[in-house]
Amino acid sequence: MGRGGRERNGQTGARALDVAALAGVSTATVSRAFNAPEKVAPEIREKVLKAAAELGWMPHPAGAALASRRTWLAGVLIPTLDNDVFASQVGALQTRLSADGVTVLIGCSNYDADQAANQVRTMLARGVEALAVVGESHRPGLFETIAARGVPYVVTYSHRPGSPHPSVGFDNAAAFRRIARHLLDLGHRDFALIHQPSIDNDRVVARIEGLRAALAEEGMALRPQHVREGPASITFGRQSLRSIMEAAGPRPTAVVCGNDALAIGALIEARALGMSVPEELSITGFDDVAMAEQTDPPLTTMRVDNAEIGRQAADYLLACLAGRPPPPPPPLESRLILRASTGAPARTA
Amino acid sequence: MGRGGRERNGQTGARALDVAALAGVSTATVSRAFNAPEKVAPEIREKVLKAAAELGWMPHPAGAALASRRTWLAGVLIPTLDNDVFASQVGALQTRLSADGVTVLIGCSNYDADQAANQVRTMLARGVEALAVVGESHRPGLFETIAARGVPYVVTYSHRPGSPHPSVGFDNAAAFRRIARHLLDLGHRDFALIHQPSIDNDRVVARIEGLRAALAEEGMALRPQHVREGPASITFGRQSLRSIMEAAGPRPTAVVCGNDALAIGALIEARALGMSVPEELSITGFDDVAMAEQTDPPLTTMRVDNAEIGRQAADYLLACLAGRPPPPPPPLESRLILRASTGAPARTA
DNA sequence: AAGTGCTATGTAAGCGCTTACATTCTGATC
DNA sequence: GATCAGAATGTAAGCGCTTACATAGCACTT
Repeated sequence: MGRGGRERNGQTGARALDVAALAGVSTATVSRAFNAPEKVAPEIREKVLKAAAELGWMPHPAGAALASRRTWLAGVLIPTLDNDVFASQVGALQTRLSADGVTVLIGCSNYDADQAANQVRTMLARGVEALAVVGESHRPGLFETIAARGVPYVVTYSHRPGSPHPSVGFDNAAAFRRIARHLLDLGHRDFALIHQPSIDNDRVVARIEGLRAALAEEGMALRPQHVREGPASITFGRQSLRSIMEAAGPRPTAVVCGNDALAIGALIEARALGMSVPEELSITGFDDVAMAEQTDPPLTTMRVDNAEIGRQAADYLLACLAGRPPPPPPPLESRLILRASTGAPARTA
Repeated sequence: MGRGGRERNGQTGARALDVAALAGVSTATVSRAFNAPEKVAPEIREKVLKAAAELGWMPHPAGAALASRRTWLAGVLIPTLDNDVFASQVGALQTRLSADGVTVLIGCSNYDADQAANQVRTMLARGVEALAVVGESHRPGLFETIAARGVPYVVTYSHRPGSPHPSVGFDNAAAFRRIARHLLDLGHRDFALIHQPSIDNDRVVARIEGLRAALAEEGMALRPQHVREGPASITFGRQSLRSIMEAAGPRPTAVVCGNDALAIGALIEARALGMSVPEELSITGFDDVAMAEQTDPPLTTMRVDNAEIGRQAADYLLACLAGRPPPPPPPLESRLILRASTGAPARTA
């Protein structure tokens, strides 16, 4: 793009010195009137503010940042905004940070590790003072780069026991183990799994492992033809359920889905195939989106408070910025919401 | 929050001068090696890069911004990220701007005009060089403030004929007129409207006006008991449909909804009330979310390419930043997607 | 009347970088 | 061999602000 050089930069041309002159004070007082009003006598403050308004002046960000060594900028790196889950995290994070005067800079990786690294580099080059990053499977050295600049960061969405990073999120493996437990307790012995792409996505990997581990404890395993990986869409959920049901061999009685969109797709397709849920087939989702309680039957799913992740991440970073030693955040609770899409399998009933 | 003062700012402590010394060149060459590599002899560039890597140095954003008068920051103001529509706009905007090295700063107004004004003020104070703002009904002077700083901006989501602002969006009034036309052509004469809060929301106001105007042309009007305003949720859609159907007087045969969530709610409630769609009741949405084609019956709705809004807004701002006189963007097309939730009313059939 | 402790303001030294301009050097041209 | 254009590098002047420190002014004490 045009590297512009010394082009018009937007300031009205007025500087602190001009405001100072107009108000009959020094630049120090002008600065104080804006940044520490309580240190300036009310009437002088008035004069300064009026002068500034008259000239349309506002402290120049770069000058202020250079002199104060504060940018009041924080960054958030997420895979994409096209997913409610991340959008609401960012929304909550932004709201919280903004209350403390910190503005949020956003970077999307599109689930690509190189893009993630680039976005982080760019955000650092823009002067972020803190960073929230989704997941911990990133290019080696990414977190070191961040830390080397003295920028506090927090990992979101995963809370893997033993992770070296401060993280705000829930234990994905445990959450899926919980889902498996629920289905096992109902008597299911044949499972299928429909999940989103797992590459560079530690959350998804952890979920799959949680499920497999729970099954393994019962001496069970997923048949390869009963595992589908693809885009986290309703459409892929439908396709997947169909191909699972058309596969040779015994049919599963329970389909575990990586998120609600996939589960809703599976639900729709089950109906299209004439299968009754949960009598013939149990289906579970993950996230508990608004639609989940409106489906027919309503969807059994795992509720995760994404906004809370954003809020806690913001609080953690804010504490770091304030120089307060922040306590390591505990894992968030995810809660199994039992609705009507799961039940005992017909054969064992 | 802690106003920190001269605290550790994250830089490793190394400055351009240190890198220059280590590489045996001047600071000018260091700067050029990073910002205009083609102007530096390859071997010297190598030396500089190696020295920088060794010291963990990277140009300090504030110093660079101050000297170059470029921040490479752009801002986007939206009501909330909790709405797919805005989230995908921001996503697309970010992707496009990031390709040109511009980082996106985000501000949410939560549909509140004061917060909107504050967020814009803050983003200006952080040095944004361009701004995308949803809608044009804002505190008086907001756009003047932006323009006074010489910051190019663009309004998104509305494309009101006669608006003084450059805008990227579609004509909301025309879009709803189009929906009304469709239903009128099918023979409907009794309409209901379920819509989201209209305060400070010119898009919603325009849509309502478009519908009313289309009806007025046929000498028709909405009965007050057939108009419901509230949160844009499935739940409110359900509640609203029920109260409309329970209201005294003749029932409407067509329910126009402000977005798909409301329409999906209405659809669900219609089914719960035992009404068949579209035989007894036609329902329309707006946005064409993924779920819209999966409902039963699939939803007739208006498709708007929100990502395209983000892309075009980004392109417009980029052109401004490059100093190229940007052409006034034409209105985007919205397209009526005819599905099975609308049909001829029973009475007139 | 001199001393004391505040508070409000001013002075001036940078913050770390970019870039216009000056300088040096190279190789080609006359 | 002198001249010159052009490329690569260096010099140094800011960019606009904040803030440590110095100073002045004031209301009290003693």
